[in-house]
Amino acid sequence: MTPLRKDAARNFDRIVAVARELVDQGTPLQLNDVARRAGLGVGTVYRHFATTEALLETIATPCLETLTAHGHHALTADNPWHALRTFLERTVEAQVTDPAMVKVVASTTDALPHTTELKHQLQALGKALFARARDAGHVRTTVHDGDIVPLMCGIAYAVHLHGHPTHDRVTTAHRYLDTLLEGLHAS
Amino acid sequence: MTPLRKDAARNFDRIVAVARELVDQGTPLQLNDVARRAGLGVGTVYRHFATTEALLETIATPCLETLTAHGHHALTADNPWHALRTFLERTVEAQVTDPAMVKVVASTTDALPHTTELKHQLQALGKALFARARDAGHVRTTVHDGDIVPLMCGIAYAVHLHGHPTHDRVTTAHRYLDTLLEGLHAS
DNA sequence: CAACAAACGGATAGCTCATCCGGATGTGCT
DNA sequence: AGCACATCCGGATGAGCTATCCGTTTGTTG
Repeated sequence: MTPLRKDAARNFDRIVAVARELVDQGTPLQLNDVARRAGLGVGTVYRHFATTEALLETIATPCLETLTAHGHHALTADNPWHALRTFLERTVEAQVTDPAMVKVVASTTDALPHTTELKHQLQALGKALFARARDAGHVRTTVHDGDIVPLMCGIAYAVHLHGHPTHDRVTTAHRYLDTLLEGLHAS
Repeated sequence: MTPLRKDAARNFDRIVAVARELVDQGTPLQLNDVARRAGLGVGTVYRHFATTEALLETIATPCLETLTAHGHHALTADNPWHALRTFLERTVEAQVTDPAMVKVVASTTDALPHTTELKHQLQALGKALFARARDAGHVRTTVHDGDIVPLMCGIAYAVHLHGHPTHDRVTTAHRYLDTLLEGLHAS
């Protein structure tokens, strides 16, 4: 794949910057709108991102990468239960803090192959960390390993229903997660 | 308010029937679409239901009423913990079974006053049943009473992410709820 | 400084939502 | 029954958004 032309790269960055701003302030992402705000033609935006979702995924990628990196690291940690716990904490924090993460992690339609790969990794990490904690006898066996990621999304969703400012959301998310973990933990 | 004219009542029922069917089979609710399928003009539909949400709320009302009725009944039950538990079970079951319930209970925008009232009742019932269980010493005190309904919505949401058929969804929902309740329950 | 590929821009077609009002229809009164 | 009025119907229509297409402009390479 030949490198991008200079102007194309500049426009790409502009689009991402504008989109990041819009997402952060909760404005719904509309490609025509992004184009106008970035001072670009609609065609330009659509060439870089075939769909709103593709743009959203690009926005969320850095955060997703950080999260999966942490997950891989957690796999080698000493205490399996603690490793699972912090991984889940990071996961909900990310979703509650960044509106893009919620939509990307929850969405089933895949726009960008790279992001899809990351999502699968995240799912796999959830399963693996869970399995490790379970095999160490730290976890109730009624729960399935595939339940982990959906449950995190559920918590994030529940927090968003409250509609409070970011900081409160993190607190609430921790409270929800703590309750769930208490139920998860082998007594 | 004067009673509806005979034709108006008939059309109202047709619209509701068509909408119910669409919602049940997962088709997105679109008023123009409903009009076409009901063999009515668009204007007719819009006169009865100013917005998609209003129609959705009408669809969900019976289920909501059943749920709040059960909640009121549970308030007088012997065992506060058991009362809370079954109320929450009914709540998630309703949301997982009926697509309309999810959207209505979760939505913050209020279209119909009656439904809004019911939603507030549901919220209040969650709080009251929780408080009763807590005062009886059955519940960990880290959880807030306002967390109850959002958490139920979160579970319903998590279940829907799995995308499985109705019966499996109920099973999954129970598993999630059990885990959460385990964490809620005073040890 | 060509000459070519790559990228741009915005007019525009397609689609859904929601409104508006001339015409049709049910209802009550005589 | 027949009339008059309020109520209700229907669909043409405009506004708003998405996404495409292609003539024009710009960067790059030798």
